[in-house]
Amino acid sequence: MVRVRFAPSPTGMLHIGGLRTAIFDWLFARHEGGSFILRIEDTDRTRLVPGALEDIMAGLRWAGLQWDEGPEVGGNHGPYLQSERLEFYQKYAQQLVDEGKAYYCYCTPERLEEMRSAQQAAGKPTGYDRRCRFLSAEERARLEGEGAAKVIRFAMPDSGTTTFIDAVRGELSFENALQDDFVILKSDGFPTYHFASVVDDHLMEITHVFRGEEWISSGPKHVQIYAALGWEPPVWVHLPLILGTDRSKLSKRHGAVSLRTYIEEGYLPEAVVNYLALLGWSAGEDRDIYSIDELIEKFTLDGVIDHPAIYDSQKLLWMNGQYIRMTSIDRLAELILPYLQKAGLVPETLSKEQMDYIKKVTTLVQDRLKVLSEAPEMSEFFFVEEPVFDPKAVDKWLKKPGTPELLMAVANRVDALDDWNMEAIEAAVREAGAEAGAEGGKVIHPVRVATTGRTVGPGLFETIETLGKQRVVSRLRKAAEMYNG
RNA sequence: GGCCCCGUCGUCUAGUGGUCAAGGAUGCAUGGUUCUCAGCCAUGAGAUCGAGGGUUCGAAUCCCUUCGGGGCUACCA
Repeated sequence: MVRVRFAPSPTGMLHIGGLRTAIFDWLFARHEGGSFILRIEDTDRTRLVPGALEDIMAGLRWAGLQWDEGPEVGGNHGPYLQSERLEFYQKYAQQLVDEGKAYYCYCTPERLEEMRSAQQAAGKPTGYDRRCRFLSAEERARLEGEGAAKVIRFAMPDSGTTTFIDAVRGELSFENALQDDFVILKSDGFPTYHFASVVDDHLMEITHVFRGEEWISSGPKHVQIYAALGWEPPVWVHLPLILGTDRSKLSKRHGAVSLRTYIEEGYLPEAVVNYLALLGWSAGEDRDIYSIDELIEKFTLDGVIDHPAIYDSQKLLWMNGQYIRMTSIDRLAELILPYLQKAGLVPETLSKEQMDYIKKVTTLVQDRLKVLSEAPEMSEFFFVEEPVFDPKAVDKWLKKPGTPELLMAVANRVDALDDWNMEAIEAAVREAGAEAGAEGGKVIHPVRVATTGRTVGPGLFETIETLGKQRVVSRLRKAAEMYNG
């Protein structure tokens, strides 16, 4: 039974990199018919960010990555917040101390800092000098008597090599002599990441650990903890890093990396999941668009890429446009609605007629949208009493001699229409134009500016049809009067 | 500095000794459709497969060296 976990630290909002890891976790679990577990690694009390946990859970749910075990849903391997699991870490840390595989360290932060500076100054590798590993019983008793703050350090073997298998890169091996006696339990009684994640992955029966490539170098630490505790290690799957355009690890300074931003801008969850699934994984095919079900079906470990990928928001934008075009009008209208409401273009509560109108507008903007948040700007003239005129459009198309007469002619022709449909409207506009000596674009462009205030937008005749006779005729006449002389 | 990972079009990638004078996508350019924009369609530019040596009849694919990029090097994850 495959069991995977996504183990974010609530030290910030859910970001692109974290989501990508969660997607791989989830896809693999679903592909294998296993379980997807959410575990919160809140062991650094100093870096906790209020609201981060909620943001992470909301983001995962938005993306459709529902967890089978974890906060708010429970499970048989809880608790799922590490801050509520201290007894486990303390118990196993104590066991290691008792067995001589770990030891108390009383070194002060100041001493550690001095030691590091000296090592750096001497051009030597930095690392703990293991002073407390060989403390005499008397020294230890003295320090205890003084009530000195202490941590527990893991006693790494000082010779030999530690080897483990990474599912993506194969066998990786490291010299033990170069490893540090790292801290497993901090002086505040909380575990460090290295210890907590190993203990929990074991206790939660995790079979595959997906994590960023930045963890490869701490692999030996984890392997040695498993060995010291006599536990079977999981399969490690180190995911290639996601890089910014400067080729360094993607982070806040690269701009928009929090999922929140993308949700607010109006990206669709399936587009984000699809794009991120392809950042570091490939099905080996000549295609880019995959439904969630297809991703689940095709997701296997051998498709995981072993080199970093630069995050390309332009391709995500393209993909989002693709998904917007694939979305049904009903759903797209629902998705756009909040944006229109926020812009004050439509009321909070809507009649059936108003909703139908929004759907008609939706059909006209669907091909033009790349993100949902563009909808208000793009469709504003459909919802306001008077369009906002673009001065350049006015200068170009309305301030010409004869234009007022042309617009009046079109208004009259359209006003006289009995059947309100695109074909009839097109015929009316073109005929009115032809009679005034304005063929094709010569009539279409001024009419578009008069009715929408701008030069670009959906097809004129469908726009007029959607706008409705009354509004169109009124706008045409007003424009004609405004620029008459 | 030390240790480790990685290196195919700007970007994401396909490619596992011959069908690769390297395919797809994105982005870019041009053309077509059309009332504009977008979309859609077509075409094009764009990678001597980081470089140099080998092995082989034959290498992007195997070996060596080298250069480059990145990660880690905390009582952070």
